[in-house]
Amino acid sequence: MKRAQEEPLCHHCANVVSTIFTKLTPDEVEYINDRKRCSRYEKGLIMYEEGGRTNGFYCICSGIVKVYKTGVEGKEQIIRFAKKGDIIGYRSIISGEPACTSAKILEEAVICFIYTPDLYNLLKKNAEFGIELLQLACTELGEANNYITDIAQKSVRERLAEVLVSLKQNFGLDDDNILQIYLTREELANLIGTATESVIRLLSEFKQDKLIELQGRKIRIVDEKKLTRIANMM
Amino acid sequence: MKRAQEEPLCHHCANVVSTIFTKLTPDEVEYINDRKRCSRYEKGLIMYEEGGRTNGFYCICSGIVKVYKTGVEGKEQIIRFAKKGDIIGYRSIISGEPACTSAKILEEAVICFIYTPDLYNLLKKNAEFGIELLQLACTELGEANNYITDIAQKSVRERLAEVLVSLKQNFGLDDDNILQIYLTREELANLIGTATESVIRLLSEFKQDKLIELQGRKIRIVDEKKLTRIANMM
DNA sequence: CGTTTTGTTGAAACATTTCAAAATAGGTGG
DNA sequence: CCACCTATTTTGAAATGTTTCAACAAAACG
Repeated sequence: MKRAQEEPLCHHCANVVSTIFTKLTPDEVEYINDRKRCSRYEKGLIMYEEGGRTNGFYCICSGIVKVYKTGVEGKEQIIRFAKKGDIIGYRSIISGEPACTSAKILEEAVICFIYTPDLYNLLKKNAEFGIELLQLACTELGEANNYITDIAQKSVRERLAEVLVSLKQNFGLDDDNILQIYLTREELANLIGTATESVIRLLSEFKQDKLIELQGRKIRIVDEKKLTRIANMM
Repeated sequence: MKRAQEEPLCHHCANVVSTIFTKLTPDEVEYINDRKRCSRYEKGLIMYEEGGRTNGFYCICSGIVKVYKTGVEGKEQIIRFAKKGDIIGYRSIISGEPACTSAKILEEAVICFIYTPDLYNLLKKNAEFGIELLQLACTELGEANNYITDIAQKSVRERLAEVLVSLKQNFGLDDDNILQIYLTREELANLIGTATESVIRLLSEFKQDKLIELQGRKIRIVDEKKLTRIANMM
């Protein structure tokens, strides 16, 4: 069957044992497996846009997705980068509001789509599953509160150092200590809420101070400890 | 009985029909009613502190609570002001993390406390209730994302105008158009993430421009339309 | 190979913060 | 209820971090 190739089985998916889906019964996994749609998304594709409505949410099997808002005068504010195992787009279908963010593929991705009615069926049937999703939302809420405090109180320099450290924690380094996510200077700027030029200047300061090395968009983390200290991370 | 005076009945509580508790059955309302603890809290009292653990969450019957984080060098970042009908402190008991905020009484309050095990019992028994709480968390998450974008992209002037408008929306005006929440200049500053002096200067600019009038901590909203325009609120 | 996007640099402009000093308001104990 | 003490508010001036603008270099792309 063609479908079997396009649609990986949920039973074999690593996400099912490590994410909100852990509390599903085998039957429920089967249910999701039958109803989800899995697709490959090319770099640059926009999955959904702020202000719009979706009729489901996404579970990322591989790749990287940029989740962002468009602020005053069209300036992009990046909320997060989602990767393997992350769930996105659930917020708006739960709260019943239009999407408060847009999502764009940063690295070619394989992503499953689960329809709102199917999600609600599971939520109604399996309270434990609901609690899992609630936990996820609460964790994200805590992260958002931290982020608010950081942006409000820290300098651009501190925030850049912090972002480098937290990107390292989320996306890791390769054998050469190179950050496994490649962002433009502008994206870095839109993540920490500053001007592109400021990011460029501060990155080359960090380079001079031997905290990082730069090769185009590749960033080698040389001295994470000092970066952490600069970031004022507790 | 003394208790009857201290402990208002949940069945008569306006919060039970307007908040996450709407989906509870009469029996479950009874359950909560028997197990909650309701107390009066004096101005200035700290309900819980960032980094600590609580064994339950709070439902506000009256009064105002300041929810805030302590950032670098002890600077307070106000996350929100909670009032009648709001639920606070649920995030950490759900996510299983220590509290990410502190909560302090701003205006004398009557607040009910519900124990974690009782919450979990309801969540497990009544999936609809869980969905309500999930919706609340998702709505707050959307608000947090908006706030991040605002702080990152708007000027202090814009943010101050925005905060005045949104405080009006949340706490209302009296017959004299005076904002029904009284904050120090420092608290306003800690809400929008700026220096106290900046708030003072901008408030008196707004006053000169006939957008507001000031009498100590009382702020009269004179021209909400213009404030909204300055705030770049869409 | 030309065209567009991204990255870099310098200099000037700007918003905001910081520091200091004084005025005012608020609260408490005598 | 006054007097005192503390916290808050206000103002000015200087310092600072960051942005903006402009021009150019380099890389990516079709």
